[in-house]
Amino acid sequence: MKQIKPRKRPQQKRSRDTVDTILNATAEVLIREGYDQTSTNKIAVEAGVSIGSLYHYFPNKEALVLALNRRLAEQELDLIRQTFVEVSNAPLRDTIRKSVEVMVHMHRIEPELHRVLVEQVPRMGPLRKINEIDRQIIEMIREQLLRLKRELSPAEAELMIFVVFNIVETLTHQAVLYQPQLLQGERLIDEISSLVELYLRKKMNL
Amino acid sequence: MKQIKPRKRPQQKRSRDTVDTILNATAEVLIREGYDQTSTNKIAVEAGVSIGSLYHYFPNKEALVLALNRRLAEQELDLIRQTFVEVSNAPLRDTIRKSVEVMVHMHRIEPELHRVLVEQVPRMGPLRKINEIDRQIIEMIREQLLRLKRELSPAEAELMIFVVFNIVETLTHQAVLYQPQLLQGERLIDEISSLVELYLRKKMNL
DNA sequence: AAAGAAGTTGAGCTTTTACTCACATTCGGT
DNA sequence: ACCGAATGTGAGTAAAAGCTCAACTTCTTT
Repeated sequence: MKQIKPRKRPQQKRSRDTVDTILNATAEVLIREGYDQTSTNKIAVEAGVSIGSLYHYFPNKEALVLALNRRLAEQELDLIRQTFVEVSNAPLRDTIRKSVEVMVHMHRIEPELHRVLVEQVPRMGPLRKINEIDRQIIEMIREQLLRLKRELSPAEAELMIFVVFNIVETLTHQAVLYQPQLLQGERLIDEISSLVELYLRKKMNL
Repeated sequence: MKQIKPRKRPQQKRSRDTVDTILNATAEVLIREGYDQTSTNKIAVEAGVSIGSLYHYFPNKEALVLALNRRLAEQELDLIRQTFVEVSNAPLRDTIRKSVEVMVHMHRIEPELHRVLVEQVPRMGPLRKINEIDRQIIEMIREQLLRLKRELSPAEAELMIFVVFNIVETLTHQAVLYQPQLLQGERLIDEISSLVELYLRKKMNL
């Protein structure tokens, strides 16, 4: 039975720095080498700490990736929660526009790391639940939809959430990483926003 | 410099069978264990051939995955080409509907394998070009768009292709793998089709 | 049926990776 | 200044993975 939690909690500042350094190195190596070429040894070398130190705080590669993901997800979620509060009383058009903008910003925080985490990290075993963040975004979308139309049936809501979430997620993800020129000016943001608006207005007869 | 082409071409039926068995085993192991837990040794055991045989035909893991991808891509492309010929004179609504249907079918050929190949296989080095198939689909979309509106500017066409391709790809992919209940009846196919139609009609004033 | 070509085998070598532990160093409190 | 707790070290062991090659079997051709 593999353990995934840190073995020891860092207590002094010194060790908190070490943990931080190790996580930064994990990100470096992940981006540079890809998930399966990443090893704890490489991470330790990159971090400039001994392999022993690394194993004080992380029992294996999965734990490192999980912790790194958590750290990134927290930054991303802060950004998103903030925006959803801001738009919680805005008209549909503005709500959509701001939400799309924040998704783009989110993907720009650490695009390469984000890419490796969502595209390469195996969604098996303990890493299955790596996308806590997606679940939270989905909840926020659900709230917004119900705010706009109280009498929405659950099944219909699920379908709309599925469509809207995946559209926005994939278009921003793909654009940030592979078609950055589409983000020059605001062309793509305009396009995504108006597409989502078109869809929601039609579905909700607004 | 790593070599990724097969070392020897199989000539007799016997060895073509071996190669086939090896590729089938590669798929099995990939699906069961994930990309980074897959090793040439495990594949050889799964296939019931000696490790030596495997290395006669494939120099390393990447070559195996590349060959497997090619084999799957060919099946998928056949399906898609056929459909695009069928719809090449149909009205917009039918064109879209049939295209969405074929994308769903495509993802259903070997869904688990498809998932591993697109989600986990590192897009680095020789495997960068793994998505030949996407490029071909994109070309077919371009043709269809130009058929519908001759005077489309290249930049505008690029944007629309980007949006349409990614919407359809991600919604079908996610649905087949993670929300199969949405494919009961034709609800999701209807939804995707009407969304794409809505978008294209607006963009092209049709 | 002879013989060379094609195909197969697996023991075993090398390299990489995971992980431990006995020891050394630093820190925080007294 | 001293001590115990926290932290850091890296050589070293074990397991896994990558890969080769010389010997063996089967096929194809004449």
